[in-house]
Parts: sequence; structure tokens; C-alpha cells
Amino acid sequence: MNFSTAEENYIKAIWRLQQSDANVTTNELAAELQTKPASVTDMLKRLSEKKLLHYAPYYGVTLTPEGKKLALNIIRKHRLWEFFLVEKLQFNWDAVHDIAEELEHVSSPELIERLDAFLGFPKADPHGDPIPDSKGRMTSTNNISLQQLPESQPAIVTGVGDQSSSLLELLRQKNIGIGTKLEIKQRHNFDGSVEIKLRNQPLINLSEQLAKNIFVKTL
Amino acid sequence: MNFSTAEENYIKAIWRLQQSDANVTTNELAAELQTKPASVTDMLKRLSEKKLLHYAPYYGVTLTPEGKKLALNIIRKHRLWEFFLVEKLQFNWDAVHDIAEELEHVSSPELIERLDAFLGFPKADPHGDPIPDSKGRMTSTNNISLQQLPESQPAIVTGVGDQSSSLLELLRQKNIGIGTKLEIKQRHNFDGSVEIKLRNQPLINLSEQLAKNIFVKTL
DNA sequence: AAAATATTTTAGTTTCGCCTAAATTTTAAT
DNA sequence: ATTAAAATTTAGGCGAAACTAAAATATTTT
Repeated sequence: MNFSTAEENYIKAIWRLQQSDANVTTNELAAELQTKPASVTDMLKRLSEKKLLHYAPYYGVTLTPEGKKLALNIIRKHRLWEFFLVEKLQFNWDAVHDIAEELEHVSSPELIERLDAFLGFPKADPHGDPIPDSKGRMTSTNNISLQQLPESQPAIVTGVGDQSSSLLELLRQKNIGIGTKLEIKQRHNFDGSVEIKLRNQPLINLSEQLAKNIFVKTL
Repeated sequence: MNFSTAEENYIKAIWRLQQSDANVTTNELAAELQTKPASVTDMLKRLSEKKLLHYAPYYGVTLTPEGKKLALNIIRKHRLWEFFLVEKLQFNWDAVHDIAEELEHVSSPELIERLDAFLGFPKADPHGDPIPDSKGRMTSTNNISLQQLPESQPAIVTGVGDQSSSLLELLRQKNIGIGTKLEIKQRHNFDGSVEIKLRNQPLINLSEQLAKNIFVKTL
């Protein structure tokens, strides 16, 4: 399957926003892509038909596995080209983004594999962002436990420290999952529990024990 | 001024055809671009408004100086990328054309200057075609005098060996100019004169003296 | 010189990706 | 719990770049 530049840019933007907010909204996307909300709605419908994302009208959007795969491939291309521009063509690291925005849409997979080899399989681009491999795997960025998260610092859930079904069950019940955006509103010294706020939900309380086992990434 | 990929492909195709035929026609372009004549007419009108070419309805099209400049810049990019793909990424020489077709539309001029330097300012692409420099200058391809041209071998006029006004006047009268496509239909041993055929014109006779002073490139 | 044929243009549609204005739905505030 | 405000979608349009079918113009043939 081949996608247009516009489609790829939407997928990439959604992926980026999804890093900090599980459910990406129309307005966020419009701002990110310098376009109008109505245009975003149009495109989301098309991308949904192409199975790249799940679109719930009025409630936002999340990437499907295929969508994620595509996003990571575009990011891979972008970052490899940035590396090339800086390392081989001596560009200044802050001048390469716009050029890579164009190069990332060149479609040949073999080109990218060969470029990767030519560059010596770099692990990160000039800005320090990790370069996904051809399977979409990427060294994860620094995540901390929810217990360590400062108050009023928005973050998103990246994983859990314990795979027990009791923990997962508890999280499901509280509507917390990978990608959920949250923020600590208050910390209780008495028992170490925290009051957290999720989008469109009342405050909920999590025990210290639970907070220790949720990993988040700050935004 | 920035142009779309479609526009650039038209300009490039016109340039290519113009090499072998001063006046490029709608049908030729449609065949070259794998599209329909009606679509070509549409685009020619647009490109004409943008001053990239002179368009005479029903009579075909020629590039303006701006059009030629753009064409040579695209060709420069195409050939530099081909060189890169073969020399640096170890692609086989016959596998690079399609990828270069995409890369040539990336717009950054600085990218191309740096790529040129990185590659050591190559003079020709992997197929032996000369690479225009940033001013559009290119080492000319082998041209022979019309006298040396074999019978029935289509060729186009690339220049004249004598700049005298009497010669140019004679050529003008016979409707021959740079870019004119012609072919020798018959050679007269008696006086060395040749019968040549131009598009949509009856046979005309040129003296040996004249034929020696017209340079052509075979197709 | 007229008729036949080939070429080119015009007219009317389509899809993509965007727009504005208006209607709808959700969220926040009283 | 209504109401006000904000977010989102729908409706209708536009320009680019393609298409088909029909009309217009050139060229070739007789």
C-alpha cells in the first residue's frame, strides 16, 4: 500500500501527539498540521477507511497497528535522512528538519535499507531521537514511575512494572491504559497516595503501591 | 518560484522531447507522460501562464528560458542523485532511475550544492549522461555534421559551424533552426547534396557546402 | 479542392486535499 | 439541570490534475 504525502503527514502527526495523549483530538491535529479542523475531519474519515486509525467522531482518534507501523517507518526515514544530512553533507543540525520532511516521503524501501547501511546503522538522529529499525523497534525514551512524577506535570502512561492480572484489572477499572494522559493534582503525605486527573474524568486516587508500578513519560 | 511534481515532470518531458524535435506536440507529450492528450492541453495552458513555455494551440510548445533553466535544474538533480545511488549506496546502475525520479523533486537548492560537493562534482551520471552545473551548463553530447549523418537516421540540429549571416539567412528561409528535427532521405553522389525531410514539410535539397556546416545529434 | 483521417481542444466529471459557514455535539459554567 | 461556550462535524465550494466524450482544427489523401 502506498500513501500520499498528506496522508503520511497526518499519520506522523497523530503518532507524535499520541505520545503525549492517548486520544488525539481534531483541534490538536489541526494546530499541529497548520490546517483547519474541518479539513482534519475529512482526512480522518479517509484514513479510517484505509484502516490506519480508529476514528470515533467527536471523541478523537488512535492509530491502528498498521498506522503505527507506517508512522514508525516515516520517522525512521526522517531520522536517517537527518543523520545523512548532518554527517555526510555537513549540514548544521538545526537546518535539516525541513529537508528531511521532504525526503521522508520518498517511497523506496530498498533506498532506506541501503542508506541505513551506508550510514553505519545509526541508533539516533542528530537531535538524539532514536531511529526505529526496519521492524519499527526503537530504544525507548526515559520513563519514570508515576510516584516520581511532579505535581501538575502532564505525562502519559508508557507501561507497567508488574504484569499481574490484578494490577491490570485495577487499571482497566480506573480507565488507565498505555497512552493514557494524566497529571498529578495532589499528593497525600499521609499514605503516599496521589490524586490524578484524566481527560474528562473526575479526580481519582491511586495508592502509593499502584503509583510505583505505573511508568510514565513526561511531556 | 516553486513548482509541483506534475509541473516539473511536464517541463522535464518537454525538454527531453525538444532535444529531438524543436516543436513538441500534445500527442508526443501524452505518450511520454503516460497520460491523455486532453490532460496535456490542460497543463500546457497552466505552464504557459506561468511563463515556462510558449504554447500555440494546435501547433505545439517550446520552453522559455525560464522553462529551460527549470528543466536543466531538475535534470541536474536527477543525475546527481543517480550518481549518489550508484557510487555511495551501491545500487546497480539500472535500478536507480525510478528512485531518482522521486528524489529530483526535493526542492532545497542547498541540498543539491552540498550533494554535488560530497560526490566530488561528478561530470556525468552512471549512464554517461552529462550533469549540468548549477548554472545549467552541460558538456555537450557528441554532434556530427549533417554531411556525416546516415540516411534515414533521425537527428536534430544542434548548431552551425559558421556564424555568417548568409548561412543563417539561408537556414531561416528553409525553416531550419536549432532544435529542428530532420532526416536524410537521399544522398546525391553527383554533387554531394542531400534531400532532407522536416516534419510536415516537403523534401528540400541542401548543398554539400551547407550540409557540412550544420551540426546535428542523432536520436 | 473536397473528403477522410489524425490531432488537438473543449466541455463536463472525478478524486484529493483544502477552505468557510452553519449545524451539531460535547464540555464547562452557572 | 439548564445554559453558555468550546469542539467537532456537515454541507457546499474551490483548485490541481487527471479522465471520457464530443467538437474543432490540421493534415493527408484522392
